[in-house]
Amino acid sequence: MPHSSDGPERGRPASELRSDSARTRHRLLDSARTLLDAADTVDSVTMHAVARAAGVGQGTIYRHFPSREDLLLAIYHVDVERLVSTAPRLLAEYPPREALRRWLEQLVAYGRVKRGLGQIVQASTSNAIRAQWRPPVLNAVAQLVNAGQAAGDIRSDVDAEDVWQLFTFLWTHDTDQHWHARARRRVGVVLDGLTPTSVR
Amino acid sequence: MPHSSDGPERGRPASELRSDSARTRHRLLDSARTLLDAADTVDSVTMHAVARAAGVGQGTIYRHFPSREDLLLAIYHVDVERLVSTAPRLLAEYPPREALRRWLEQLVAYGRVKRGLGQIVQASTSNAIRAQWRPPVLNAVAQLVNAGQAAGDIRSDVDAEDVWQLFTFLWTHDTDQHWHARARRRVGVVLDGLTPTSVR
DNA sequence: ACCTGAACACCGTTCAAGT
DNA sequence: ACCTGAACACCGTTCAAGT
Repeated sequence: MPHSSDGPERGRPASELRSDSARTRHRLLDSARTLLDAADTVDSVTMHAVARAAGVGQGTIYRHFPSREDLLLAIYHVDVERLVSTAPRLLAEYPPREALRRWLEQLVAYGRVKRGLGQIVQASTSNAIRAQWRPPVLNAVAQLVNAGQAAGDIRSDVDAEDVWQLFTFLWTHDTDQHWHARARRRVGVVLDGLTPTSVR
Repeated sequence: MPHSSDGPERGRPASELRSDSARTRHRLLDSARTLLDAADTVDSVTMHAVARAAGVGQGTIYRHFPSREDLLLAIYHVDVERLVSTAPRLLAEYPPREALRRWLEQLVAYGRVKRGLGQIVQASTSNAIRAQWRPPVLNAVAQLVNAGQAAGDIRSDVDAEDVWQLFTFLWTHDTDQHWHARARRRVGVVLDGLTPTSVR
């Protein structure tokens, strides 16, 4: 039955092969990612479905990921990392305000495409999960905000958490045709609000 | 068992009494409201729990409310109405910008206390449910926005949907101690962003 | 060690049977 | 007509049994 052959065993020394367990883990992540990309709703991708798609038993998933949220975070971990690592790069290339704008532009794209990422960001129930992505992300935001404030580009009475919260709307499901233009405009409005009244 | 007596039958003509069904409906709404006020999470208030608290069978709930979301909306309908009806009143008393600020101040309070309302606003899956609260609410926002734009108080390149979306963050769960001060500050930031650059 | 899959707990919803 | 409560479908998670 659902025990698809994994292809030839390859004629390599055993030492070179990662354990079977690692392969299973990859299979799970791949299957889940594929399902998520195709799914309308994040919720529609069930653990049972992931197990089936990966060709493993239900229990196996939990050997690799303690909970559903852990699986989701594992999938989007790379996206979070990319997002976080972009902040300093942008700051090196652009003035703080423009760096922030470009960083947010990425969020717009991510929020649209990677619906699951939004789900984690918005609704991660477990504190353990929040603790994994929030600090690095808020740290990235803080870098952008601090640089902007040092440059007099961003009002001084807000902090990273304020800024992060203000862009919550980027994670909401938008069925609008012109979502991208609208999102840009909305980002612009909030950015204007973040500008010190002295400037402009 | 759970068949609490409803008190004396009152010596009134039968014509004056609403049908038993109406009483059941009220009991359901009351029980659900009470449970929701006490609950940490909206999800923790299950249909089974509501039925139990109201002293009725599970099926009875669905005779009165076709789905869980319908029940929730029925509960918060009065809040939505109040919110909506406040907009014109505020506009009659205050300049548009101040009216909007005060209207949002109400949202801050509601978003905090009535967690269920936020759940509906943010995550109403069914389009039928969205269709019930969105038009009136967006209409109220439109009144405020239009008045503000007419007065030159609000930038002209945004519409009611933009404004509504920008304040999405008001519905997020905030465990912060100083949430109210923070929410006010954040509202202020967005309001500043909504101000035309010509003014201020 | 790692995996399987039946089973559990739980929740929204339905429906045959009662009054 | 309206209500009851067992039952269904479904999903996250567990665990005894297999290799």
